[in-house]
Amino acid sequence: MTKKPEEARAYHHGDLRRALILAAERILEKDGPNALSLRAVAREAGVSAAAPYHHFKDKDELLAAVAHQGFEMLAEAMAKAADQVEDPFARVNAIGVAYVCFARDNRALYHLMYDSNRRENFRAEPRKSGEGPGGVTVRALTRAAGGAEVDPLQLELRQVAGWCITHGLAEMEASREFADLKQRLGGDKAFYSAVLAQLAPPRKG
Amino acid sequence: MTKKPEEARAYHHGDLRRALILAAERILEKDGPNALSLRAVAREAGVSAAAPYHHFKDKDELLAAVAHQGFEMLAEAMAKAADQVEDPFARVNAIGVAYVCFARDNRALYHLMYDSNRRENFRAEPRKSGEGPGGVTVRALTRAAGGAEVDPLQLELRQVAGWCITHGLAEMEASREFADLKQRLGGDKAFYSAVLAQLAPPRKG
DNA sequence: TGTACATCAGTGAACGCGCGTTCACTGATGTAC
DNA sequence: TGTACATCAGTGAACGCGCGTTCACTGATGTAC
Repeated sequence: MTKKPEEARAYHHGDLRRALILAAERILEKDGPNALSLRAVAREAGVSAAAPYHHFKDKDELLAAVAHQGFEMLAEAMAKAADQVEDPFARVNAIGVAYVCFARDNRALYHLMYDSNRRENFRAEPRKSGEGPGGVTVRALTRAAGGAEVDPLQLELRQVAGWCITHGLAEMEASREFADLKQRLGGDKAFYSAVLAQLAPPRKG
Repeated sequence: MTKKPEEARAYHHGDLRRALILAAERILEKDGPNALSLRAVAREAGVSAAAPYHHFKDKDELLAAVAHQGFEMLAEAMAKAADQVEDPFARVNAIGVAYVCFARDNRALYHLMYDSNRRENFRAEPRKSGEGPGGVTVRALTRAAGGAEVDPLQLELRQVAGWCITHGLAEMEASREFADLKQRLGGDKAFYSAVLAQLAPPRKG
């Protein structure tokens, strides 16, 4: 009698944990981070407000799981972009573009991921290096710098600057101020690529 | 009889509007953005929950005022930093360092400012160019590029990249990954300066 | 193959909370005469 | 200088709301015999 009319739902859901994470992502993109309450997630998944507690200790644990899933998606997108380019320098650039595209296409999720990494209690990004977005980037950067005689300090600064410019672009890419420039360059990706290319390559020591 | 024991408060406050903005900033820095409710601000200012409505239409309007005040502080800090440096290139760098320092010292306020600029309903940053942080930067960049023969498109991209790397660094400066590098470079400011210096100067067309 | 039962993953009602906002009010202030 | 009064900037009680979380419960599932 409590059965939803439109679909015959099983009493046991099957994989509610996953369904809740997906529901959370849907809410994030549809209504933004302020709308992301535990109750809303349960509602979106078509389940009672108490059901999530069988899969997550509390709201924070659910959010951490959502963020973690986001990092997996991001790492995958970056790895895929990297695989499509041979030249080491172009590859680093392509990875950055993929990163910014992910942020553009998953704005609210991206912010949740970023926030969750800043909380002391949990860090959603995969810890082992090589697993997450960091691993993909560091590998590509190392390869790009492989031949040159570069001051290691400069190389490290270059890496940090790379993170900064990419993250900054990801945050600001929707600014109206950039619309004109995007158009002149012939699209979002060309714009991202050109901005990221402004970073100087590592200099000789 | 309703008088607070520790201080004789006048029934009329004097400048409650300003007091509320300052109270909001105190809450932001003390307890973070989640604690920033209208009621909390009123409480912090030592006033009833309804009092703010005599000065702000609603909560959003108060937040916008707080953000606006933040932009004034930021512009002031950047202008001050600019005035202390003669060389045009070093000046651009110094402005960036001041920007990042502001974000470091006013973390939650900085985020509120940034958020409020992304909402469609209001934009807290001063509108007239030259008034806000944007004006300070553009003036310095123009002056730095004054002599060179530069492709205007490259110059524009260089400006965008400058915003991105500065904003990105402002967001990530607290990362634990950077602690070691900061120490080796001899302090926060030296670190910021070195990262920002990774941006290539405008190239000839 | 059929039955008894432990386990699991749901339900739905209820809790206390802090929130934004409204309302009728009241005490202080400034001004006109 | 003194008084009447309009205006202003507060109060405090109340509203309805959605939230996170807890609780006793119940129906479905899988397993042992």
